[in-house]
Amino acid sequence: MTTDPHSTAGPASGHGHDHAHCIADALMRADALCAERGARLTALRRQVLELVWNSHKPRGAYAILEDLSQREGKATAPLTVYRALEFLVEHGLVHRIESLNAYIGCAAPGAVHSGQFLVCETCGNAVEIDDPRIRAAIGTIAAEHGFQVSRPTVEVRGTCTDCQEKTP
Amino acid sequence: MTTDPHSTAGPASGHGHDHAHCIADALMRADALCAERGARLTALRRQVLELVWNSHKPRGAYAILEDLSQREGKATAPLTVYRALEFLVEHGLVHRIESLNAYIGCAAPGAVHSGQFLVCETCGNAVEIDDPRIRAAIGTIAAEHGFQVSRPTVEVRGTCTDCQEKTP
DNA sequence: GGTCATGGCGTTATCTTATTACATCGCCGG
DNA sequence: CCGGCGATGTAATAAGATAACGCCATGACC
Repeated sequence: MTTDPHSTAGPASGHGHDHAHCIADALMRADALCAERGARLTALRRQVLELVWNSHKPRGAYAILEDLSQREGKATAPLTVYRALEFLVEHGLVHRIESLNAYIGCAAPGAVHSGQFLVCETCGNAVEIDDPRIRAAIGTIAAEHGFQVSRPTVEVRGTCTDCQEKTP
Repeated sequence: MTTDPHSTAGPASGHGHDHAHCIADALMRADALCAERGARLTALRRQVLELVWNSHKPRGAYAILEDLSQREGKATAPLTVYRALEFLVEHGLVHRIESLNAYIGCAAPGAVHSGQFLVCETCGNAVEIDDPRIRAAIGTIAAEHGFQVSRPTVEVRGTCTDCQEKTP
């Protein structure tokens, strides 16, 4: 439902999919999830979520800040963005890519979050995956070490299919 | 060979092991590895490596910088440390923990590096693991996505055995 | 021995990312 | 109405990282 090869094209992504749909979808799910939890998805937070979703590339907090300032027509403080991001991350609507100091919209908010990503070093896109084998392997080895897992982070750097084709 | 319950105790680690031995060992291996490769492990780089090894906790570049400045008796520039760290990371003597913006000595330099860590959120210690199952699982799923892996990063946050025992 | 190229290091400035401290606003329950 | 709490605004600053430039030691080569 989120991939649509023929479309009017989204504003930022290079993929041939209806990115506007991605955004709308993400916002809808966020609304639903927050309503369900009694969390307050304020205008500001919603705005930041939308900006995070502007592409499928992880975006730095200050990039988002710039966009936000532009939209609002006035300078916004970093803290404003960081606070919104903190909220969004806490509620699993956004993930932080540690190896990039950047943020990306969650593909499946509400579901189990083990936070696994394939990050393309060429185009910058990041695809969220949630492979049970990886999760299981981590769980197993952690148990073997008597280590109690709270937050597993898997970020695989490399080259995505598209970029491989472009540079054979 | 690296764990020795009865000892004169290392300078920083809380574990009951001879940490001085860890350090000496790490330096020796680094010397050997660099000699083998024709890489120049200069006095400065060796010093930084030693400081990284001062504990089994990941250390920030600026923490190392402070130590270095103190040892040298004069202020050192950040770049100095970053350059040394870059060299050490390139040669697999040190790993960068992305989720902490910090650096830690490699437990098995020269061997395969997939960079997997169990990071305790309580005591700050990080244990390097290299589980073939995790590596395999990442390889498999990457292949399924047509994704070419260059650098997998696995950083598992949680609580280590010792800290679990202390807070039951 | 001279000289030249290279790589390591020093100096300074600057950039990006993130947080601390404190004030204000607005909504909701009592 | 008012107290309290969560959200936002403002200002300053910490922490992490890099850019631009140049000097100096080392070692190869003549």
